[in-house]
Amino acid sequence: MRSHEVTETAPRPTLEAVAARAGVSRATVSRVVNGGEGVREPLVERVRRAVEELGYVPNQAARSLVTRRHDAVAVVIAEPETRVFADPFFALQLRGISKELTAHDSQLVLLLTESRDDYARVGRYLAGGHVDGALVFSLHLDDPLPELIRGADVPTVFGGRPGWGEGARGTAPTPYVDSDNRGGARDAVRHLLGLGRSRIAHITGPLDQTSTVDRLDGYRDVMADADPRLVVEGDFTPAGGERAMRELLDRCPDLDAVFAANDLSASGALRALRTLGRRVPEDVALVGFDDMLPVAEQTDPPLTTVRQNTEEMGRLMASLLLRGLDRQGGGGAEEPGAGGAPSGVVLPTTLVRRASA
Amino acid sequence: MRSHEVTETAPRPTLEAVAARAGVSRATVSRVVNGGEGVREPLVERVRRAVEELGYVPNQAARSLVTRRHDAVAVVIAEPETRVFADPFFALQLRGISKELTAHDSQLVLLLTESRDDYARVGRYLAGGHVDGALVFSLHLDDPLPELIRGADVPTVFGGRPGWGEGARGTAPTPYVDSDNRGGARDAVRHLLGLGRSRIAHITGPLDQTSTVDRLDGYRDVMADADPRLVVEGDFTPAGGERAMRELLDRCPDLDAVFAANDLSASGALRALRTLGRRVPEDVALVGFDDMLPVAEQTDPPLTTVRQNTEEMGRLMASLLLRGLDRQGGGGAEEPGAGGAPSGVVLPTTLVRRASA
DNA sequence: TTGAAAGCGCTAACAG
DNA sequence: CTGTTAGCGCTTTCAA
Repeated sequence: MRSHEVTETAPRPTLEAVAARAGVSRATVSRVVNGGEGVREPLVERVRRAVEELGYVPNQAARSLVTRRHDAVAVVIAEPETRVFADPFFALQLRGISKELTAHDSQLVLLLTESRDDYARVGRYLAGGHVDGALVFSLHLDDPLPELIRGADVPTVFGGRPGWGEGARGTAPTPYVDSDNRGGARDAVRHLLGLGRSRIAHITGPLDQTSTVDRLDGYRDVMADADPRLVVEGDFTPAGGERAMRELLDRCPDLDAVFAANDLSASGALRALRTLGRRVPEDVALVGFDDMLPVAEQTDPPLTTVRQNTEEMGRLMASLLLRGLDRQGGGGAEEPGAGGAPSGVVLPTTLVRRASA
Repeated sequence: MRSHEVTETAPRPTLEAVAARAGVSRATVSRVVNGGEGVREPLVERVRRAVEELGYVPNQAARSLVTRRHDAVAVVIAEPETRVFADPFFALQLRGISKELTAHDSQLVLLLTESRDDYARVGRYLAGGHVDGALVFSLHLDDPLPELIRGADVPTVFGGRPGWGEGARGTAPTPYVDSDNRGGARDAVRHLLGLGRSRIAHITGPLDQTSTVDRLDGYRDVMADADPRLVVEGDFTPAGGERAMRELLDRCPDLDAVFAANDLSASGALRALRTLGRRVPEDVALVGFDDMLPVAEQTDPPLTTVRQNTEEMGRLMASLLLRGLDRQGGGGAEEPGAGGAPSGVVLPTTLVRRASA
């Protein structure tokens, strides 16, 4: 049906066309399209019909050029590791972000980085003013990305507590959304304690991430005087959890419980325990973190774990950013929650009991 | 440090500013910024310096307005199911897409749909001409999305073989990228045959997806005269795999091998087998599909499976789309691989042997 | 309440 | 090779 000329450019109708059709001026059409404030009803109606008939869709480029809004938000995921693929964590946050952005007619521009070589590109993009704001996931304590973004001077909300000192002099507070990692960890360990366990070990995540640090702190809050050999570093993967568990068992054969920093390492730990002949939960009780259903419900036994509302975190990040944008009309600070509002929003966690503890 | 006036808009330098600084015209600056063809070296140098000093970044909106290019591609993931989160499949494809787009200075706009209610929004967006093209994942046979996108008249490449009739009259061929699902399935089943197994069962994915159909066809290619009770529908999840495995064992207690349509269902099947006292691979040999490392390598025993190069699929999709865009200057057809080129690119799979078969 | 007119920042003919 | 000149499609004063 379609012709095959190279120049076959479907000529999208412009405001002009709609105006002509409706017999009004461009300005009037523009008003109607943008909410119809201050236009008399019959005209509104006529314009609406013309828009409908012509299948008019505003040209976002032209609009941005004058409004300096883009109705787009960048989501930066700076995770060189394979973690992004090993668990559905980011996917769920993305889902939440997407929902919120969609509800506000904003677009999601995804920026994935392979390595730090990509950071310059991301910085340039953000500084280029192509988006109204940024949602940034950068989990590592020494990551230069946050600083770079600060320089780009674009409103930003971080996913997870950023690693640098909160109160650096002269700098604006950095808004972020996080789970109550510390509190959740405390709940987990207390639960184990309540089960009558006393030799409670902890498999951490990578120690250069704030979530790991916070969960470890929670563990220590409750187990202040625990044997330091009961803490082993993992890496949030099943393989790491398995390795850590073996080391733990090696060091402290008498341990009777384990709190793993996430479900994936818990699943690895579970495997090590089974291989080495320990029954769960009879011999060793096990608690995870995340409540990633495909993992936590599928292990044998299913995992008792600390649930964080991952999707809600994403939604909240977007919501905070958008709110800030509305407030200051897209102006240039990474400070959506301005005006002395708390800079970090911490979502509660809940302990989900299954069979492993 | 920063003042707090609402109007604090960092005034980005314009072409004009750079031109003034370099003592040339806007046109010259534009030329340099876009590659510097046909500008004498000393001028190029001066302009470059001015750009550098001012920290000039082109205003994409202004550029798009005239070029009608956006240097952005939409990625549409239409998966209402939770599958997106249950396995890293999309994440890996996204990674591949992102790499390729990045290499071509193109942006990735992510469009996630919750339900079919969102389709209209996606259609509007695509039809709105906000992006140069679209990469679409729509796995279900009866999905109205492809038709909708066809209507939007934007260059598109599909991920996975689309479900509708390839040769519908008068319609352009639909470019897509897929794995050789059928061939991979054949390899899997032949491998099982080679192991001396004869009662080989198949756990399918959801039957409304082309990948499921193709893998089933591959199974049947080799097992033409197999007992029909040896085929049970699964849903690509561990739970589904477990359920299917139980049913299979119930129907055909004498089966000695299983080909599961993906690793996740294989892991579920594995669990059922263990629970019911069958040894893998001694009693029942098991082969999966995907080679999702976090799954295939972590099961006990690790899975023999059919590897598909997921990331490469993503990269190829983007590459195809971009190539098509270059060719026809962004014109309006879903036909990047135009000119009689094959409309579907099918990537080979490879059997990866581990312990389960 | 509506319309006319002036750009937003950039590219692309067209001259010189 | 470089500069001048028109717009791209839209929003937004400013007048009417």
